[in-house]
Amino acid sequence: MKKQNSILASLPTLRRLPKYIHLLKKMKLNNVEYVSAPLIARELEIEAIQVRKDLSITGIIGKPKIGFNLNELIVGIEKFLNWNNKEDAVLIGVGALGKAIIGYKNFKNYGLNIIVAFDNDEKIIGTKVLNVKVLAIEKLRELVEKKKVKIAVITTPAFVAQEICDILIDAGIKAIWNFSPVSLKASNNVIIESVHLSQSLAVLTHKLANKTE
Amino acid sequence: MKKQNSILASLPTLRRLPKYIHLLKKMKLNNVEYVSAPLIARELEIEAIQVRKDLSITGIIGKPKIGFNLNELIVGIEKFLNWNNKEDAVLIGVGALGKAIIGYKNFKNYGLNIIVAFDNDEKIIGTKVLNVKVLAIEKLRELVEKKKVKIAVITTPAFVAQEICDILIDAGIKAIWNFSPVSLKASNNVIIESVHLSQSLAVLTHKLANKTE
DNA sequence: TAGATTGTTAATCGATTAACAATC
DNA sequence: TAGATTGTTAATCGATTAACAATC
Repeated sequence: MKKQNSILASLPTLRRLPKYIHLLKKMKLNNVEYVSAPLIARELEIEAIQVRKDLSITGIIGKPKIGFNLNELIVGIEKFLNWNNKEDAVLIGVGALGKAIIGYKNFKNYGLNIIVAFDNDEKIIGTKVLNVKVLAIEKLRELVEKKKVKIAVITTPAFVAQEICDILIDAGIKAIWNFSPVSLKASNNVIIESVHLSQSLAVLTHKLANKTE
Repeated sequence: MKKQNSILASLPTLRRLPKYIHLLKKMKLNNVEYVSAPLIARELEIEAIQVRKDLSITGIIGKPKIGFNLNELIVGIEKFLNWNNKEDAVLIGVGALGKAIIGYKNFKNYGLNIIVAFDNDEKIIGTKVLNVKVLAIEKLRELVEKKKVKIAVITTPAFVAQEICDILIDAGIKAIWNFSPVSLKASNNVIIESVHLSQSLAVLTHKLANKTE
């Protein structure tokens, strides 16, 4: 039996949608009311047809000749990404990267609300990073279960990431945003979205080395 | 006239190569000597044929029935990504994220060597983050020109990112690793590789919202 | 030798791009 | 109305996957 997914967008499309939101919000500051696909395309240096295709999946309808209502478009994309619902999340590993992510207040606009952080370093347990409390890692499981948290952010060192992942899943976590340089193993009803900086760096260094002027 | 690129790998392939390196280095600790494509495939949960295709582009030759020599493979991939040459780089914006990136000592193994950082905050100018000195932003252009630095890492707030980008390119920077949530505009002989966390988060939140159990 | 794995050519699949009628 | 833009169907392009002879 085929896996019956609801209207899941393709990964390239999903990754472009936030770009549209960024641009649209910038335009909103200038009181723009309507925006056309060709205009968005020019700004982002992509093809207009791709913009139309991407937007069509969100279900938003434009007006021929005029374009899309700016506010409708922003709200529509945000709904499609579920960014209108701010999901509670926990963060594990309050090192430099963990602090940086807690500090990105923008993530609240991206559907992510970090309510509490965890670490095993006695020196920071009990402190706060901005408004986020740091608890001992031993309390992780209980809190996730009690508050029914669905999203976890892993910013631990590599060698503990899989162990944390196992605890999280056992406690009922549904999606993990993983920043540790590890391929986390998990049953495939858990969503694992990893940010591997080495991947991005590989693209850069390879291109630079093969640049022909 | 078509742009005559040397053997540039596709982006998906480039992004998988670091995964192979991670796995291979882990195996090296166990004194494994040869590794086959099917084995790598099983570990990383991808197809064996894809592993063979990816590895073939690096020019490394395997032995039928036996597989690839582990060391040859690691070195071969690293050479392909130019990770054997550690390129000097500057980092601009010593906030939480900047500090986190300076702190990733691993990047030295990924071909990136951050030699100095820049910020405009009087309180941190003159200090050091690990072994990396923080200089005033005014000294950026001169240093890049003098040391002929090719790579820059931008970890500034969004609103100054484009301005910094312009200075860098004017000073001769060839590649920018951009962490600010901005689509940097640059002439297209400059390589811009951006890490937009919102893109990754969009994938996660959309999948989570449309998960059917 | 027998059998697993490689390297390469061909087939498939999915994303991007083109074409074009509908429409404000 | 005329012309730009939308939404949708078809064509193209590129990446993934399959097939299979070569080989250790």
